[in-house]
Amino acid sequence: MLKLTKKADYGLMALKYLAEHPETPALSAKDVADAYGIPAQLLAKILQLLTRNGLLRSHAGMNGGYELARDAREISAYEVIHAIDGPFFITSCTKGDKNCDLTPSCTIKEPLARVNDTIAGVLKSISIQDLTEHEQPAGRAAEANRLVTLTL
Amino acid sequence: MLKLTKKADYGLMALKYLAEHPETPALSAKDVADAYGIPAQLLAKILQLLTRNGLLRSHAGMNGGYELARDAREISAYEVIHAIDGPFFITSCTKGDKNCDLTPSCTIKEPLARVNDTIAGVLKSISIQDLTEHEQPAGRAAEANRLVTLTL
DNA sequence: TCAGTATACGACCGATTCTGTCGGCATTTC
DNA sequence: GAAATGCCGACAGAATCGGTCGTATACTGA
Ligand code: FES
Ligand code: FES
Repeated sequence: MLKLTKKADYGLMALKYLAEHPETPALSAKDVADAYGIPAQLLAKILQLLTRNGLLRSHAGMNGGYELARDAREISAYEVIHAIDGPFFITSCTKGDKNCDLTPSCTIKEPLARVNDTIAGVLKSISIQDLTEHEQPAGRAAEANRLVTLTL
Repeated sequence: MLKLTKKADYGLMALKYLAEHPETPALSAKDVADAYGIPAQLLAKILQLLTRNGLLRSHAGMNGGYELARDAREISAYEVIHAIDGPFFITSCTKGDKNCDLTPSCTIKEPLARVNDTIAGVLKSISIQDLTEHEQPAGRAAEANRLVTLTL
């Protein structure tokens, strides 16, 4: 139900962790997994996915591991989710095409597609960098407000 | 993966259908199910859920059925989803409390909560009425643009 | 060259969630 | 009282997700 998978969650955590350790040449999957108590092998597969999709650079061998392929500012949450979980659709008929058996009768597909785009836009506007700036001791005022246009 | 369940989908379709037939006193679950080719019993349960949550009024007996409890303008997509699928959380740790075993280590929960609120806001700003106004023959200009604030 | 560390990738299975069905009961109309 | 309808819980089949394993491959450094 409109929920991130744990894999995507893990992926975001890992990217954030990498973004917070820019000095280190590379961090292994195990390093990150241990830092958060995530199953190491599972995280490894996730990082591999992110590598395949160009979000990370990998390096095998001793002292190998992963590093961000781009600046943390240039990687959006949307890309991460997309790389891990595949195409982003909130409607249950996942394909933009017409694989849904009730495509002819379903009348909410089109309006919901707009909502889909809006949410995707929100996720696209969030970078890994943004995730690292979540500190907010008390009533701080320096927040970044953005406006997202919802077109119906 | 950030996807509506079919139940929520069906629910939205049904509400839209009801909104489009305001003159009829009440439509039975079967009527709506037949109109869209949805399993009738499943839709019945969904409509019961919506009734329980005050979005619909039901009426048993012959010529009974369901009708909107409020104006279509006053029912948001958020309410529908919430009534059918329960609390809305995009993070995999569903509870706002601390039922997630890795709550102490997870560092993205808080920033993602903001994203969650933003998306909820988008859904709250969409009414059933909006779903019925999806016609847009070509390059029409009379669109409703709304601004949603995303606070990070 | 060889051992050790690390990524890459596919197969697989248990757990969870979702979808849909069934059966029985209550309420209203005719 | 019969028919139509809503109400509700239980359940089974299906799909998805989470996590593990085994093995192959690549790189490093001694
Ligand atoms: S659910 Fe598939 S087209 Fe609407
Ligand atoms: S996944 Fe549960 S706290 Fe982040």
